[in-house]
Amino acid sequence: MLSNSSKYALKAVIYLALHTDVNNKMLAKDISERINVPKAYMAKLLQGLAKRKIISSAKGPKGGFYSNPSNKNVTLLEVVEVIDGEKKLESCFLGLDDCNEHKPCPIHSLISPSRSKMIALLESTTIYDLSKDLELNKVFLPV
Amino acid sequence: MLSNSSKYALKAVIYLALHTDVNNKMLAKDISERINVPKAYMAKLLQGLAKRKIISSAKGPKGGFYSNPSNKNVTLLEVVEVIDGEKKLESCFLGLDDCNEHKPCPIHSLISPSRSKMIALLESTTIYDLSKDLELNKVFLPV
DNA sequence: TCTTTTATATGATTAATATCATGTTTTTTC
DNA sequence: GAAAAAACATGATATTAATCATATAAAAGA
Repeated sequence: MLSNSSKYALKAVIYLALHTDVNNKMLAKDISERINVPKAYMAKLLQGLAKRKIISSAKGPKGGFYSNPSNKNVTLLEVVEVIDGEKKLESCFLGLDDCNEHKPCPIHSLISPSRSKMIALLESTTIYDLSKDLELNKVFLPV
Repeated sequence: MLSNSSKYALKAVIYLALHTDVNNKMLAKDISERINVPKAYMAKLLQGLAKRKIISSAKGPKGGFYSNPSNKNVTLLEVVEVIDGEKKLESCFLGLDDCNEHKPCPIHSLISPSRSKMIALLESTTIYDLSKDLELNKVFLPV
């Protein structure tokens, strides 16, 4: 449903929210090992996420990647859209450009309600929300 | 959300259900033009769909592709799974192998209900159901 | 200021999708 | 039967996504 890149990005962003802050940064290499993602690819993804302010970074000794309070307010949908683009989840199931609510394709009208619900949840849930669930052991993160 | 191949396949299968039967077959070339899909690629996809009994075909003069009654009972999910594989829509949002209902990742528990609903609809809707909606003008197919 | 450590920028390679092309087989019709 | 019309099978090419590699720039600490 998502690209590998988006999956990796989500894992990394969640991991950083749980385990880092401005005083506890983490190297790309270490992040990649912890969440089981190829090292060089992880580094490239992290750089892109930092450039778009999804996470934070600092160069040099004592540098690394980390999550600050404003990063934690990013929504899950924003992370996916930064990587996979705006329309990855919302585009017409048949790939029709002129399919919409007023002129729906047969599959659109079928699945639109449940898909919209799913996207709305991704849009209304922040990294902070997720990390709180994790801290309360309501869910697991077997990265 | 789906691959191009799956989108093309769905369009073709729906189109055939609406416009063909054993006495009115259609050439790969003509199908590709009607639903706006590259000719050679469409031909290859149609051959794969015919081999897996999603549609029907006949060689030689007066031959072509068509939809018979049993083809119309195929579900939308079956079409997608034949092309994109079983797990395209159902796999964990974070790509975790050991994420499941009992040990859910934080995103799984968030979106699982709405996503399952969507998949259940695709699984319970047949090509025949869709073509009836189209004939009743409940929906459109602006291929 | 120099060295070390880190992210950054950029590009190269590999793998997977998507697309194109063509010879082979089957079936119809004459 | 022979010729033509179609799908079928197979492989080639192109494009995109995933992965790897490395030189550059910035920051810290000695």
